[in-house]
Amino acid sequence: MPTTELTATITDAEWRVMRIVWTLGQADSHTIIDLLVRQHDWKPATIKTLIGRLVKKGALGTTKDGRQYIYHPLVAEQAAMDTALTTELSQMCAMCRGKSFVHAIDETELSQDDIQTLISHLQKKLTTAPTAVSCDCLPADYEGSC
Amino acid sequence: MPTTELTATITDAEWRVMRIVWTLGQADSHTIIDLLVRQHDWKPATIKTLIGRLVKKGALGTTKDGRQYIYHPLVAEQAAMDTALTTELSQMCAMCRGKSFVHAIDETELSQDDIQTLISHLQKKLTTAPTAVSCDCLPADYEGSC
DNA sequence: ACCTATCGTTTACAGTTGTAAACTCAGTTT
DNA sequence: AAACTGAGTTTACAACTGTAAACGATAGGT
Repeated sequence: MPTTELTATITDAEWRVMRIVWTLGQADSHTIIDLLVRQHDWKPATIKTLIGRLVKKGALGTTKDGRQYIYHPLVAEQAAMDTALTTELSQMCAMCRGKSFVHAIDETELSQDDIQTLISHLQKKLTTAPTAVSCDCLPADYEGSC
Repeated sequence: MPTTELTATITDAEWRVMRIVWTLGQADSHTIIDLLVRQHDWKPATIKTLIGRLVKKGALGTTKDGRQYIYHPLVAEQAAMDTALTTELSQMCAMCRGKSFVHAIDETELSQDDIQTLISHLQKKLTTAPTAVSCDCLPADYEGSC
């Protein structure tokens, strides 16, 4: 059960590797390489490098299995996704985040259950929501701060 | 009115510069540097570099004003945010995106208006939503594909 | 007309990322 | 036992990023 808190970030290319291992639960390098060679134009050597980096940064753990390793995630997928998304959002203007959510939700396929969960969370949130969220792009004390 | 479609991406550090210019509408380098030196521990030279890179990659435009330049955005803030967010999402497992939205929305301060817009978009979306969204982390033809 | 304060440009440099070949070592095959 | 094969490790290398100093030109003051 992966729950480690990661210091280093998982890069875009590494993310592809993690998705394989997350989905399979665990996998040997042959499996990972085989699947990724089919999805991308990557050479096996490239994937080996990515696996190595993920092990080094603590995102993947290993178990010896005879001559080779079985890799398994040391971070939970949902947690990694949540962190990535909120990190991305945190660097954007607070005032504009709502509109970006609208755009993202319009563009994303969501299940009925997810939509219902979102609606109920939003309805609850509405009861304590501010009338407006102000822009936080300038220092608080700036004269014309939005 | 900025509407250019950007090929290059805006990096994290550059994003800070853009937010200043987006918010002010336009600004000379003195203003940008002044504000960012206060927000971060950056040296003026660092900010000059970032401005230069943003101009080169077409995110900022310039107008000569005597000896100096006035910088203005060539890309719209909301569009840049929307792109950044959907790009981030597109690299994550389709099945898990809904849960990440829930988490992100829980963590983000939203205005009443934004929440209401989100709810109404979601309600509309619900009418055509699938029962479930399946994992897209493995090649479609993979034996145990989720 | 000369000096100086700027503003923008050039150069710098280490760390990260994408991409991949080369190498090493331990089992497996003949 | 010698050769081979495949897994993991090392090395490579260019582009991109974060961070910043140095430099060159030019508008303004004296």
